[in-house]
Amino acid sequence: MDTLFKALADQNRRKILEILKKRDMTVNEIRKYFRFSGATLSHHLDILKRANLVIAQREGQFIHYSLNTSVFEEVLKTFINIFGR
Amino acid sequence: MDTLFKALADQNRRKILEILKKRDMTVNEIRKYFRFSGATLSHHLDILKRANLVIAQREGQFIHYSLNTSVFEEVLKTFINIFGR
DNA sequence: TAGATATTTAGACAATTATCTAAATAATAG
DNA sequence: CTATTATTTAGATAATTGTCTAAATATCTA
Repeated sequence: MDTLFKALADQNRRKILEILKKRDMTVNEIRKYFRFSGATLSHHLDILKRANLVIAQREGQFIHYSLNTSVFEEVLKTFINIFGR
Repeated sequence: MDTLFKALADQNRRKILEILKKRDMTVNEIRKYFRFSGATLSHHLDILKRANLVIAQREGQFIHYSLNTSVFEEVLKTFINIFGR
């Protein structure tokens, strides 16, 4: 749970998620939306991966990142469960 | 948005929210659930206040903290809007 | 195999954060 | 008015985090 909320607590990481909502992308594609280095992006992606928010799949030279939508359902439930309603 | 997610990104603060879900409490009542100092608790409460997640109301000597439930609805919508579905 | 492209890992650094103790402020009770 | 209780503020410190550059690893192509 901590891993999850900490992953969401960074604006750049939330932006990555929004970007991936449109379509799967490689690291370099994602990178065009940001100013920081590839290493930094890699670090953010790692945090999102650990939080189970994205999935990485290598295809040859490239690694495709996608939203782990199944987890979003769970996240949503957890969220409602903790706080709500 | 950042203020909100950062507020939620700490386990102790989420615990505070869960505690307040049961009923409103004063700082010292909340404090019994934790090991850290009153100053630290005050700091966490401040962060939750800034994130609009709790409301503080002084009654004489005491300050009563309560969940700002109206905001939870908004938070939930925002959450669904960003990530979901 | 060598060179190019894609991505991650390692190590460093500055900014932020969670915590503490001590002191300050607010309100009540004697 | 003074002492007591409730809470916050100030200032310090250690841990965590976001970022960087440089180097390492993985894959493809010539």
